[in-house]
Amino acid sequence: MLHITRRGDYAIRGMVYLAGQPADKVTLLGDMAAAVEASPAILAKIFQHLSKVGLVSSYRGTGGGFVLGRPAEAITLLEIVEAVEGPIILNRCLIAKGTCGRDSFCPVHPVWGRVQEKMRSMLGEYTLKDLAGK
Amino acid sequence: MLHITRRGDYAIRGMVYLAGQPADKVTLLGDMAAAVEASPAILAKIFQHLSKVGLVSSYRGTGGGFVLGRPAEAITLLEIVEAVEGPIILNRCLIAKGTCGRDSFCPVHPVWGRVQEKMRSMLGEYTLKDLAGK
DNA sequence: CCATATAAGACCTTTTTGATCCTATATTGC
DNA sequence: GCAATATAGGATCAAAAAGGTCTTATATGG
Ligand code: SF4
Ligand code: SF4
Repeated sequence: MLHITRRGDYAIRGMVYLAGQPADKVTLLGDMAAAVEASPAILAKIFQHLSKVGLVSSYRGTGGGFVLGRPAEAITLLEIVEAVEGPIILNRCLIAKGTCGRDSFCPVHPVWGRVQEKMRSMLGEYTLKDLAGK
Repeated sequence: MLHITRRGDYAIRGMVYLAGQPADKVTLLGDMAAAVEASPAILAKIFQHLSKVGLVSSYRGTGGGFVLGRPAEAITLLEIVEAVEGPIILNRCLIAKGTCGRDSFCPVHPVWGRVQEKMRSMLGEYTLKDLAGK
C-alpha cells in the first residue's frame, strides 16, 4: 500500500534520539523506548537488527545499551529505512531484470525505475545530524 | 514494505492497453486479460472499480466491454495508482494532522511530506498517452 | 555469584493482499 | 419474448505481511 512500516518509523525515531544524545553515551533501551513512545520489546527487536548491520553498537550487561555505530553525519535516512524494511523497491520488476518478463517492452517499467531512484536519492540526502539538529 | 501491489500494476497494464486501442473501440475484458497476462477474474474486479471512479466506461451485454473514460492524455499514472490503491501516503503522520501526535516537533515528519509530494508529482507527469506512445 | 541489560528466537493475532466463484443485471440479435 | 453475451457485485478462501508479546540465553560489572 506504499507506505513505510511502524518498524521503520520506530527505527528512525530511536536513531534520531540516539543522535541527540552526547556523542558516546551508552543509552538504555528503556530510556530510548520511553522517549520515542514505542514498546521496549519491539524496539529491542529493531535495534538488535540495526546492531547486526552496524548502524548501532550494543553493549550487554550492567551499564550496557546502544550507541550510534557511526558519526551522525555518516548515517542517512535511507540506510535506516532499508536496514529495517529491506531495499526500497517500488514494483517487482525492479527486484531484478526478468522478474516480470514484460520489462523489456513495458513502457511503465522505466518510470518506476526513475521514481524509485529519485526517492532513494532524496532519502539518502538526510543524515542523522541534519535530523537531530546538532 | 513500500511497493505498489499487483492490483495497481494490473490496473496500469490494462489501462495502457486500452490507451493503445483505437479511440472508441469497446474492448472485451477477456482480450485485455490475455494481452496483459492477468487473470480475467481479478482484472474484472479492478476494472469494475475503475469504472465506478470514472477512469473507464463499461458496457454490458453483447458487444460490451471497456473504454477509457477520458482521453488518454488526460489520465495520469498517479490517478490510476491512487484509484486502485488509495492515496499514496508514505507515513501515517501524513494521513492527517495529529494522526501521529509527534508531528508538531518531529524533524522527520516534513521529510516524508517532501518525498511524498515529489513522488506524487512525478507520477502525475506521466499520462496514458505518453505510455501508450500514440 | 548476582543483578543488569541486550541477543535471539518462538509464538500469536490482526490486517492486507491475491485470487476464485457464484449470482444478478443489462444489452443485443433473432 | 428469449437466448446468448458480458460486466456488476458480493461472498468466500488462502497466503503473506505486519505488529506485537514472551521466554530463554548470554555477556558484563561489581
Ligand atoms: S511496470 Fe511493466 S515491467 Fe514492471 S511489473 Fe508492471 S508490467 Fe512488469
Ligand atoms: S515521522 Fe515523526 S511525525 Fe511522522 S509518524 Fe514518524 S514520528 Fe510521527
